[in-house]
Amino acid sequence: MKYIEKLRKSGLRPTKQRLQICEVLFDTERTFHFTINDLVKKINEKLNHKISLATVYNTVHAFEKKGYLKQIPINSNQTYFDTNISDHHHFYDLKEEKLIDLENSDVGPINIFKKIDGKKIKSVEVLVKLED
Amino acid sequence: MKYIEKLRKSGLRPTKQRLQICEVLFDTERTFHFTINDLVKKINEKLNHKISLATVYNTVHAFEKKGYLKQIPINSNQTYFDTNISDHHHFYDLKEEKLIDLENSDVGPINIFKKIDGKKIKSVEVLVKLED
DNA sequence: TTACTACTTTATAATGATTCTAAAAAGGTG
DNA sequence: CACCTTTTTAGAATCATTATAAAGTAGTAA
Repeated sequence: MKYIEKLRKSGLRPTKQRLQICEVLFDTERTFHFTINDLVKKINEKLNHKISLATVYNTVHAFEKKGYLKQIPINSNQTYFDTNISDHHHFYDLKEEKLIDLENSDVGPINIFKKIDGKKIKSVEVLVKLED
Repeated sequence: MKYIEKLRKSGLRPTKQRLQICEVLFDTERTFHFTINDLVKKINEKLNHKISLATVYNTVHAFEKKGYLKQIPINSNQTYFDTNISDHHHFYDLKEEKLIDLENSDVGPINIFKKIDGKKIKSVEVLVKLED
């Protein structure tokens, strides 16, 4: 399994559940956005048994902390995650309530002129809301 | 009262509760960020009686819909609102869990090159995460 | 003023995502 | 295998937010 090493390197034990979740998240052509609820559905479709909801939460948070997933800052009752961890931004279609990737080349360079003493910029995220 | 007209113009009846919430939100030198919980505390400090939690939620949502408040897109268990409705962005200090305004002049122009058929850009919001 | 209607407030219950708990299971190492 | 630590798990708990439905209030027109 290609994910065993990846997990070990991060200090995460490659358990059955984590490996299966890796397959659902990362064995795809395209990256995608998901909520925990979406992910549980995907897992149930792919596997013939369930992974405990608590484990899904634990795993997603562990993966996020290790940088394998990104949270998307958006106001919603559910938290959205992204398997695309490259530096990029999002459209949010307000009507369809759907996120669309904005590749880095779709957005001009962003310059932040203000500085806060003792703080470093960790990330810059742009959310472009769309209406009809 | 200066808010009576404002509310009437928006099609919102100027009720006692709405006017009092207006005073807490808009009778200030500076704009500020808040959660519903923060707002309830401010109301309780300023007034000697309480406004029902449901009313605070209703009012904040009504004001947001009318454009007197903006939601700040950020991942948090609580929803953050901003009394600064001008076009501007935010720093988010991850350690302190605090939002800091980025005035428009603090951020260079943002160019979005991608277009989605039939959709218009409603807003462009930048969240700059800070770490130590 | 009064009567009427629509809108608003309110306490409380319901919802639903997320987190917590603590016991059972599994991974890693000697 | 034996041991210890990490992980999984079901279920309970938490907590922000929304829904409900009854009582109150604003606006209006006679």
